[in-house]
Amino acid sequence: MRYRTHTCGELNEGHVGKMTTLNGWVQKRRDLGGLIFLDVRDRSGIVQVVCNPEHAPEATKIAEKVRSEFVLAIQGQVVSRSEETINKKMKTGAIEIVAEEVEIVNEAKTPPFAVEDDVEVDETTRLKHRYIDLRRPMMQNTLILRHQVMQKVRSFLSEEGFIEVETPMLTKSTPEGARDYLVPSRVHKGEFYALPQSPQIFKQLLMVSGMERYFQIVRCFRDEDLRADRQPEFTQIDIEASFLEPEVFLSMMETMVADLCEETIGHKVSTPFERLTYKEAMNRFGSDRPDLRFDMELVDLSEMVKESGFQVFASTVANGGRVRAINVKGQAGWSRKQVDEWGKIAQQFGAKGLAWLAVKEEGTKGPVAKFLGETEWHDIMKATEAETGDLLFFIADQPKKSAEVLGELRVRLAKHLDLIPKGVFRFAWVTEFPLLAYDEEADRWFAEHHPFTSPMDEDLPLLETDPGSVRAKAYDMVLNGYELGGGSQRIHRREVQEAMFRALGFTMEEAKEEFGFLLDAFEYGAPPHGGVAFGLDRIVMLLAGRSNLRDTIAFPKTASASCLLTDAPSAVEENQLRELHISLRES
RNA sequence: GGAGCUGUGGUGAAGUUGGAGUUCACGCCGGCCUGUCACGCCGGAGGUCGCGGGUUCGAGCCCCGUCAGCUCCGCCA
Repeated sequence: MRYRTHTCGELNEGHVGKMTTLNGWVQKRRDLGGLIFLDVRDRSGIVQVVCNPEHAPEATKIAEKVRSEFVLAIQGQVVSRSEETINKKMKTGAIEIVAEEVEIVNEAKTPPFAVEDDVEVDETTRLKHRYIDLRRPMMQNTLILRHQVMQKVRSFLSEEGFIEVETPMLTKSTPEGARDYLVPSRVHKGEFYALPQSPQIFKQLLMVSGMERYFQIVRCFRDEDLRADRQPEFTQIDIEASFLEPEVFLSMMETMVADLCEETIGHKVSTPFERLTYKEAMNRFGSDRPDLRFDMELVDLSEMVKESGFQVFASTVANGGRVRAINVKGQAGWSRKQVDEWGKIAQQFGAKGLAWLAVKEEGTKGPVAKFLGETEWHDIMKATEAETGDLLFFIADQPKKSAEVLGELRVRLAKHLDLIPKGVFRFAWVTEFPLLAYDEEADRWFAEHHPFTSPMDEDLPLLETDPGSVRAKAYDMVLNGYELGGGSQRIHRREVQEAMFRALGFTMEEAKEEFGFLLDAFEYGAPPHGGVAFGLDRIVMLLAGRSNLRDTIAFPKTASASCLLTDAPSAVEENQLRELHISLRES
């Protein structure tokens, strides 16, 4: 066969008169009886080839046998089309290739679905035949975008003096965090490696090693249940730096991400990014990854309703809870059934109930209405900026719960009511995360991020007295309601680390047992350092305007973590198990 | 672990009150067709209605179970 001199998509009027050889797949054959048109596709695009029985009888004869997705080699001349046959919908529509020779390089079975962007096919079929699915231009473009993002990140970070260092895939299982994927050791009977959830400890070790600036585009694994934006194996852009002012570091990361947006999808992003403290994000949006593309902010009514005749409100506030509301503009006309639907959704998120008020011309409707006094009602109207025609939703619960439930409702309502503007990218940093979270079940404090995250200096004394209120030098980059990445400044001073472990209920000796080698390493001169990890898949998903992580990954897993293409996971031979000293249990 | 939705020729759908595997579009196969690009026209083939059980004289349709996919809760940072 002949190999290409040009790609299909690059051809234009500038090539008219030239001989060309193309390789590609048959997108479509149109046989007019005499003339045969072939749309030939490669990664770059589609071009029309015309086979004329008078001009090239041999080639036309072969073209008759051609079917969709056959692989062809075509030799011919680029000619401009006559005015009336120009196809303005095609990038290459002003020209066509007059075939001299057509070679069927490989035949193809009829594909299970058409290789076109807008075909609706069940995802099972797409995943089973992923190699065909990936022929679709949209899928190819997403993978190309992904490649570009990786390229830009690599060049940006290299430019800033970061070194890409690989860290082990076979590593040690750690008790904290997500469930590990385990790999049995053949050599060490009864022992297991874990696949990394992230290279966290290694990148800090590299700081102790004096690498100063490290990054890695690295696969990470977490054996937890999947979501549309969560895969069991995913890719992180992992970054860590020593001797770098946190502010300088954050600004560097902003620039990287803003440049990415502009250089890949041409979307200009202004820096510096908006900043919100965790507290502000929770109070205003009920989320630590707020979607800032629309309003409908949460309003705290606790003070106004603490003496309310509506017992649920009054007693919630009396017990340290909060009463919050959102104003669903212009939806007072909803039926009881519609409102109840949202009550069910609120309950799904753990709310005890959803109180509501519809502000109508004839008066206020809703189960809460009759309990509210005149002043109370006036205050609420003012605080929520409610007008006639608005619908108010209330959640009364513990402070965090009431915010989170309403935050979820806020996002879902906005989607439902189509309030989210398209093509908008609202980046922000969320800062001052809580350092610790209390686990009721275990009856102890856990590190919210990880145990090496530095507390804020001014909160250090609180570590002994009020651990729950200690803020961390931790930050998340958020975009449109998604967490793009998160990081922190790490503890590098021994006395702070000891205070941290005391708060977690460990002695230094116990901590060493748990986190051994990192703490050992820290005793040999750890520099001040901090870093961040971005979710590459999510970045690509958002840049590509997709709502599903699978579309950004060449060979993704289904919701039950299996691969429909390879049929993984699967049973293995008994002798494989024997070598690994494994016997399967009944339950 | 739980909830919801979906499952019908290769693909996407429709399928009435439970009455013959019925229908539509695309695709596929054959024939005709020299300017199509959603080519057109004529003809044809193609089915374990996801799977198993039950109710019934009779099930794509009703009931129970189960599997798979998707979305969500729990889980996960």
